[in-house]
Amino acid sequence: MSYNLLSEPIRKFIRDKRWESLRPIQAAAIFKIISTDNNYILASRTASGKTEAAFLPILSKTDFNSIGVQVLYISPLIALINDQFYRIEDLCKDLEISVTKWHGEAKKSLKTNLIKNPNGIVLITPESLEAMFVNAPYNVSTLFGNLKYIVIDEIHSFLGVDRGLQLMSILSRIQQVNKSKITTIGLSATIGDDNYIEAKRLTGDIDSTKILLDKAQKETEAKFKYFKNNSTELSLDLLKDLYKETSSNKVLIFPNSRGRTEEIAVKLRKISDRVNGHKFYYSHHSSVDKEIRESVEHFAKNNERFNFCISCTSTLELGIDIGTVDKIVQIDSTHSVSSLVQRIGRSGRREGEKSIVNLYATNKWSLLQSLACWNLYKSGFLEPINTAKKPFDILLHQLLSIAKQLSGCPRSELFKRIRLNPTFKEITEIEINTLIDKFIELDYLENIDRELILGIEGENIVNSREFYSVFKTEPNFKVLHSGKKIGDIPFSPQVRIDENILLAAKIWKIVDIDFKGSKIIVIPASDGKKPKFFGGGGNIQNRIREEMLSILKSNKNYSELDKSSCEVIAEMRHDFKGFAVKDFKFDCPFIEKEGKILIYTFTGSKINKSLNFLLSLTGIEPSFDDHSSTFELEIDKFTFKNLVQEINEKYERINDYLKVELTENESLIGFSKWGEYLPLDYQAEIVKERYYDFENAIELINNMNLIESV
DNA sequence: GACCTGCTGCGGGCTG
Repeated sequence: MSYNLLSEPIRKFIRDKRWESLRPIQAAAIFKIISTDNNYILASRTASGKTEAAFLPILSKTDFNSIGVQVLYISPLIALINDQFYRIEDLCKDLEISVTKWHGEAKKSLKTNLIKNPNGIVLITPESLEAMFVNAPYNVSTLFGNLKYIVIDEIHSFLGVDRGLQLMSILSRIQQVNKSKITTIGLSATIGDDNYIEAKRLTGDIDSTKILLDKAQKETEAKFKYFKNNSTELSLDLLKDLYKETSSNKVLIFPNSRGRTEEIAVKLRKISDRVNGHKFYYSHHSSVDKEIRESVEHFAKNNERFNFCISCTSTLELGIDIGTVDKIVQIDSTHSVSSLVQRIGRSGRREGEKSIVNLYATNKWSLLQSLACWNLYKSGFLEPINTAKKPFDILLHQLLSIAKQLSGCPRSELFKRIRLNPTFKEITEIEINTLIDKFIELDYLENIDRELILGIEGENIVNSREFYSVFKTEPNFKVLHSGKKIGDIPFSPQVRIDENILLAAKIWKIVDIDFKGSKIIVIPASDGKKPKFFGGGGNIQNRIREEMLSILKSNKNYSELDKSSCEVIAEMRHDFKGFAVKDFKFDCPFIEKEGKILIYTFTGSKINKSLNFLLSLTGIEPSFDDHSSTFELEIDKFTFKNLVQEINEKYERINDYLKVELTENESLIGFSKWGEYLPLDYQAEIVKERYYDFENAIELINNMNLIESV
């Protein structure tokens, strides 16, 4: 039925491709998109034909003879735009619809041609759209003033993050230059039943956005292995076992950090050389040069014959298609269930194939967390997504962007545009006006002839290459070998002449450092240390920690565990046997000895951080470890119980305490690129909303049952 | 005990 709704040229395209039938998500999307004007979120697993599900009906329904770009496709990655360009161009080739790539690495001449003759489909990134609004606002209306559809790929990657708020604001600004309503189609992997509301929110119109969902999942086979680590490097036993498990397959290994990624690639390659195994060992992460990464992706995608092993970070978690993978290896627990879902989804992509995953652990808490994630994965749980309600930092960024776009406008006009933008719906009119006043005071904006323009400070911020994105990046040194770029690494004490480093799955000796030009010259070497990178800890969601405690208090046997992991879980169960825990949310195992108490909170990282902050306000110095979710306090149980009242009282003035903390510790606002430009009160608000979780911390402290061992 | 993402406009020199 859906097929018959399509225009004849599109039906011919399907006949020529000899598709036997439409995929479920395609049939549903074609019917809905053609017969209604609603926005849709198409959610189904990777490689299920979502791109065609959106574009077949859009191409059928849209008149591409009208002036202006008709369809805008937005992607979080340049690599994905380049991939999708071929797919979309293939759909359009007999329809005389032009397709244009528009991103930082796209040809300028193609952009110029499009401006002369705006038409067809444009593939773009959010940052390129931001840049267009700032530098050539007239192009926005010329190109996108008659837009019919916006397609957002990998929409889940925008949810709950600053980049998503920026995109949401840009979508609203594009709608503001259009007379008629633009229809939005979001493409997504499954994001959990409770999270679809967040995807709807991004389109700016929750009520007329509907979800089309294909929940079909692959069967997954998991195997847990335990090899205790006693040093900072991986044990030889683990590496030997890992080699045995991976040498005769096409494998992706996810070791959670760039340093360890290199360690594994280099060490497995060494073992393989020794036993005459294959030579296709690679590392793939953000510090490896882009061209080298692309050649690795190309090899994985186009080679049928040889086995390979790519040790990688989340660079290979989403987006780009790297073809068939037999097996996934996870070294120590993922930080979230959704990350585990994405990684497992990378194997067994062919019809009827199972996904296979090996989960290694190098310490007991990581094993327990990994098992908890696996249980939650099987139950269909995915972490809840929270969109910031009052993103003052993004408001500042967008206010400056709009001021530049309009190059002078009455204050009422600027105010109106912010009010019309659903991204800032929860921010009050008083707050907007107070902030505009503050920004005038700080010279971000300036009042001239009853119009607001960018002030001197505002110009400095906007006229920088850094302005277009809302995420931070670290400064790097280029690593070069005989003129060829190997990658980029941050400066660390390790960057010294004669030091050996691992990069791009090879070992290098540093022979020269050019501090002025930020360059490091290297030559091949035969032995070296893994590179050091900086980074904060990850945030673990409270549901994972509750599941960890629940595993400790159950007797369930897991056939997925090998002998040593079974023993480790048994030992941990023995350690926690005496604690009569019933409620996994509020019951906390508790030990008191020698004037100290130890509390196992088994709760999320943000809640732990908030507890730590609240406890330190009472004057005691908690010693807190998020890895095991424990607090050690040099007080007795009685004193601890008396603190609860004091903590509740302090919480009533939490913003004042946060302001003091922000003055003393500037890095606290570091998670927000534009937050540091805000007045202190507003910094405190976004820290409270996004960095901490005081509401749940207070709920826990007020309901906490300390369970002693019997 | 972390990972990832993107990027204008202009002038000057060089190549075909």
